Amino acid sequence: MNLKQLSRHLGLSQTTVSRALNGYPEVSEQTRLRVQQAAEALNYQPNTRAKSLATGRAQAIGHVLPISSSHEMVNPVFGDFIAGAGSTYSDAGYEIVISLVKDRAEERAYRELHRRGSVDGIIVHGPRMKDPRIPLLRDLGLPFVVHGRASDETGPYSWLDINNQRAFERATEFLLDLGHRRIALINGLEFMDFAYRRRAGFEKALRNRDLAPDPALMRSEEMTEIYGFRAAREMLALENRPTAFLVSSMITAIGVRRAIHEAGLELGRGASVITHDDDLGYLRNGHSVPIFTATRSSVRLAGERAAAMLLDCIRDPGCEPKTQLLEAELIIGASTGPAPQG
Amino acid sequence: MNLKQLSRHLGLSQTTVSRALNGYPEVSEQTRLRVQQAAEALNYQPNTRAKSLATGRAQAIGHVLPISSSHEMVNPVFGDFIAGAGSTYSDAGYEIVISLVKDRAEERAYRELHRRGSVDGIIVHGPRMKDPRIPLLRDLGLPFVVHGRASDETGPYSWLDINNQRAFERATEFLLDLGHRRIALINGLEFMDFAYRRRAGFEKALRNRDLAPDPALMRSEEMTEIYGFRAAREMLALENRPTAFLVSSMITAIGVRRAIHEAGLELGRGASVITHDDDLGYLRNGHSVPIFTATRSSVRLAGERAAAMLLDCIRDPGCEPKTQLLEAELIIGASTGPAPQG
DNA sequence: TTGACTATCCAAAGCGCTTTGACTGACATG
DNA sequence: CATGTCAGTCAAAGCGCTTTGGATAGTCAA
Repeated sequence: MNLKQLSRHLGLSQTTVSRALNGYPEVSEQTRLRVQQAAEALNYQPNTRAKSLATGRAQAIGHVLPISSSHEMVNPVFGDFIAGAGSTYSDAGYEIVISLVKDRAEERAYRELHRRGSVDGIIVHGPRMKDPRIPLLRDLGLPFVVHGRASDETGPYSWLDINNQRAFERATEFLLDLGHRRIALINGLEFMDFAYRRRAGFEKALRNRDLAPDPALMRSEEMTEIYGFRAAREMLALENRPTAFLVSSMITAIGVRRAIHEAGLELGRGASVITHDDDLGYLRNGHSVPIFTATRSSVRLAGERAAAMLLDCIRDPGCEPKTQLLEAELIIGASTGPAPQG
Repeated sequence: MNLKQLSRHLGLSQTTVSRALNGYPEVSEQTRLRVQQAAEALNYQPNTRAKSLATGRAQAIGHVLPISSSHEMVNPVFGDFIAGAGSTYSDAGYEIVISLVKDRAEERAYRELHRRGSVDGIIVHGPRMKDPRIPLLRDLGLPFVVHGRASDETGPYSWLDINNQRAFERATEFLLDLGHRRIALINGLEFMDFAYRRRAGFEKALRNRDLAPDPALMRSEEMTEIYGFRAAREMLALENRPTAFLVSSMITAIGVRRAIHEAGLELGRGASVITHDDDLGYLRNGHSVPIFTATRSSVRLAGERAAAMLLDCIRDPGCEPKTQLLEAELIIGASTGPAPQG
């Protein structure tokens, strides 16, 4: 069933039927009702491709996901992010197009999505400090919102980020207040903007108390469980071992916890852990009592907000770039305690 | 830059340029070369929408993801599945369209994807034992491949599954051989086909040794960490507590491990654990020595295979449904040991 | 020289929709 | 009565591509 058939069936022109269904005012209420009922009854749905060809709007949002070549994985927070963004999109009649890209070939992917007319806007995931995608998208004139920020980018652009620096600064202060002096940072890849900022927060808090960050206690890698385990195990084997760990993701923190147990220590006693917590659906940080003391910020919420921002940008192309900075909450769980007396 | 402009630039007709680029034989090699070079130089990419309108092929594959209403989450294995499928799709020039759907509204989503002409084929995720989507898609005539199976479905359809029953049967036998008699099953939702089959395998192994499954030691829920923790904690508080746990996912097994530690037991000593392991990128089950004894099957590989099957079905619409059953590997890790002497 | 091919190219129709510009009555206005 | 206004409708063009059905020129055997 297409427009032509429907309009013939109704004895109306395609124009009128199209207008009736799309809410244009030049059609009588009576006709509109008749058309809507017939469309419903005959199960008519406009062909997306034809519609977008005619309007020039793709009615789709692009998400380009880099696949890490070392672990061939998609960032595990993506599922929750898209779960948040999804309903916003579909309420507005947008589809989601995802494009998987090996590492740095992303630029090409963006170019193609744009030139092929596949999408009306893009969410940029995993920005690095200096990220060529931002000027590129600006050049292309394709609306976009960055999930995160790019520290080295000077021009204006829309972004939604959490206050990573402040979150890790507070977490570090919390540990310092508990008496910890040897604090390890198990960070994400530090060319990623979020990880860079977290490190900055960590170092700032230390310096504020006249402590120097110890390179032996700082790691930066892709945030897998095994990475957390190995990093913590190695550090716990040091002569002058850390009494606390500040970790960039729950998954990695689980690895750290495993190493702590293996070393015969108890979480929150022999070794404290604070992690960042994206509040993932399948990996909730406890219920009444949090498992880990954590800096928490829901990535699902970020998805909702970012999607709304992007749709705004698409609706009003001339608008100023919007920004949104969310604060992470510091929640106190059972994984932290006073520094052991040494 | 569109076809019209490109062909004018070359002094050729649109027909010839289109044919040259799409590899039709009715164009001289010399002309083809000239066209290809110009297309490259001028950065020409055909508009996907126009192309698919003209050809009737959408050049896109649909993935409908149910969002669990209780946890508002997307199944965490999806990222890896799509990472596997992605390159197969993009090599063949297909885009990925994903559609998020709250729980059971899926049927409508499939119908719409089809009627709107958004996709040429669909991967069905998370089949239940009796799944209305299968007859629906058959009716619609839309090519599809099911990731998993639907036990109650009698008609033919294409699927790719792992041998869930055999995997859990073997795992149970392994525990029985170690002397365990009270074995708990921490399963996924049992209206899901995979969970149903796993339970069947578990019960079969018990019955083969004349043991009756104990309902107090069997749970079925969405596979989150917290679920594993709670279920295991409650069971460990029983008078006649289990000595081993058979768990349906790594994430849940991590919760089980947490409960075991909390109870003051040691993994592989006081309590053994076997889990199913999807071999997720961010959650590898150890490196040389596996953390958990596990039934392992890579979901990324399943994604690759399923995508290839689907593309085959699309290319050859009249073909017989294909099926593929992958065996899970039983890998022995440090989480299992002989049953404690009671 | 002719007819049959072959190789190479093109004009135009068509995919299913939106949108422009024009038309038709009905009604009010002067 | 002529004119203007307005609500409601439609025919047709156009979005960027593919594909059908020629057209043209060159080749070659009869």
